[in-house]
Amino acid sequence: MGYILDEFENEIIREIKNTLDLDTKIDIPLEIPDEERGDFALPCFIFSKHLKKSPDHIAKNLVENIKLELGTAEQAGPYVNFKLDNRRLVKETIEKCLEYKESYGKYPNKDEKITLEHTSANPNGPLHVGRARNPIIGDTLVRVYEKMGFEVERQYFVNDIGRQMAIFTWGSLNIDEDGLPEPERDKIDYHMVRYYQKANSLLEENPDIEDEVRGIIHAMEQGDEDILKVFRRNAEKVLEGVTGSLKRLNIHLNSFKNESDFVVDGSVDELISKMDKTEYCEREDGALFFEKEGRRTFLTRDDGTNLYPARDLAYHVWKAERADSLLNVLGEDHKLHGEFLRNALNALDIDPIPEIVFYSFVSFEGQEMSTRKGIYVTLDDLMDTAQEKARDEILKRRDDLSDQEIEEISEKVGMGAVRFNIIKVQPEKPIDFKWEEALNFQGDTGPFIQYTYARSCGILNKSDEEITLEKVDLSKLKEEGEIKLIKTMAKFPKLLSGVQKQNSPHRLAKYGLELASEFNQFYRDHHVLKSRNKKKERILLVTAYKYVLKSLLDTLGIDAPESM
RNA sequence: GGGCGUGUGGCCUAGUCUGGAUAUGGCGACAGCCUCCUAAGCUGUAGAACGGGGGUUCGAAUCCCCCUACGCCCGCCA
Repeated sequence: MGYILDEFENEIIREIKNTLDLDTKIDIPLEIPDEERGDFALPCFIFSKHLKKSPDHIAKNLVENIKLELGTAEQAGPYVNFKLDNRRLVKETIEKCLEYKESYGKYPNKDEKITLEHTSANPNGPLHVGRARNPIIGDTLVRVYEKMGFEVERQYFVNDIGRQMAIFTWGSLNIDEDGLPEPERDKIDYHMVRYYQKANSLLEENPDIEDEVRGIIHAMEQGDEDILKVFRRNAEKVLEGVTGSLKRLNIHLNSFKNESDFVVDGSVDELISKMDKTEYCEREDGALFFEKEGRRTFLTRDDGTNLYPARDLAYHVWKAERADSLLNVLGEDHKLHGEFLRNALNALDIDPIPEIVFYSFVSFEGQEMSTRKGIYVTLDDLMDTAQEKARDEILKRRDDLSDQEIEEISEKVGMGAVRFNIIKVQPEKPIDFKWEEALNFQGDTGPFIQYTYARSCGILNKSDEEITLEKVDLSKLKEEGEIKLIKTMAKFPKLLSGVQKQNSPHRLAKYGLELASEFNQFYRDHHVLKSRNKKKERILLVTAYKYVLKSLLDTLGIDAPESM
């Protein structure tokens, strides 16, 4: 038996088809109406033509004849509203929560492996807030796919070669540390980025360096082991810093693949000759390009050395051999490149082709963030400031906590605020980063949701009764605030499935706010521990709520503080 | 010039894919609520006909066309 709302929806669709005698393949446009009307609704307009009756008539007929076990149908003009039976809702939902605990919402394993590529930022310096959107979206999707039963590989494609990294390498070989400013913090990526930034400014002043940079690019592309070693070592150092920062946000990559591998092992060259044989490739002055719909993408230079599109393509061919499906999280500047990938993989008859989630950039006070130019707010600064703010807020309202407790809670709350603030916006919308918003802990924020978790724990910790399902009568839970809360809890599995199908992680945030808000209203209107006749039932409800919320926060990668 | 995306109350935002019944929530403003499980909470008031214009439809924030503003892209960079 699955989740109750899934079951009810399936029953409705099945019975509508039976009652109206429709083809089983036909799509029934069930929608979710305002909650006062019901849980599902069917507008009957579209059946009008086919059945040659008025929508009202069809609705009436449907309501009179449909047989539902899990709920009821009611006509409202041309609509039929379906309402799940409250007793079923309460019983099934709470039982499921107690059964699944913090993994509530999990669907059975699918035996399907997906490789989800995210972050993949050039490893030349610390992550700034603009880039941080990528791992936060990526990691949230990782968690969603896992809950939906996929096996997920979380992969970082390390662009350890290419022009920017060549400049970085040149800097690390030619610049003496004595001439560099103090790093902004004592962290390896901050030490390293100074070489990159200094190299860029030297390059601007002195164009002769360009030849040396080209020399490095060339040597690397020829597979020069010594140069590659330096490239990789630099990349590794920066990555150590970057993954350290991500860890603080509960983001853990479990797989890294170096771009240079595809050059060294010859797979790029192999791929290029395969591409050359397709009808889409031609040469111009010896340089090979792929052309589709009038757009050219060069795969090699005229001297035969390969270019990024070819290397990324080789990477995707490699990935396709190792997973059932692929998903990439990329900045909007990669849209055209994404088109190319799709077309080229099609031309090679490669499957699977990646789905791509594109996100718009984060600007800061109207400016684009840039590692090269040093215009940015680093993720580390944001995280530190968020934690400090959280600590201040705790000190304002608590005097009963140890230093260590304050430290732990402020970390959870600060990081929750950061992740939530980024994930709550639809990826394709641009974000203009504002400290004031990122550090807001009231209203539509992560801490708002975490707070209700702490509240639910507060109640449960004061109760030492051992309560089990057998000892209670769940049918006592029938007041409006109770039902509304349980109904919102019941929606979580279906929501997860929708988020996965549409790759729309921001909807988890929206749902979390709705869920927490329902709890706050329940909390306001109904006492739990002082309830005369349904204390046990309400304790069980709060326990179930706590599990749902924990599962939701886990999916968002946000820690759940027991107290705050 | 072309392609893609975005434009919803003063500010931020959901809904747009799959058209439907009074457009979601927050911030800010104003007015209230802690002798009662944490007020990072709750309640109420004011505030948007969904960038503009056409069209399709019984019905459009949602679909189509035109225009407009902003972002990204159109490199033998990545």
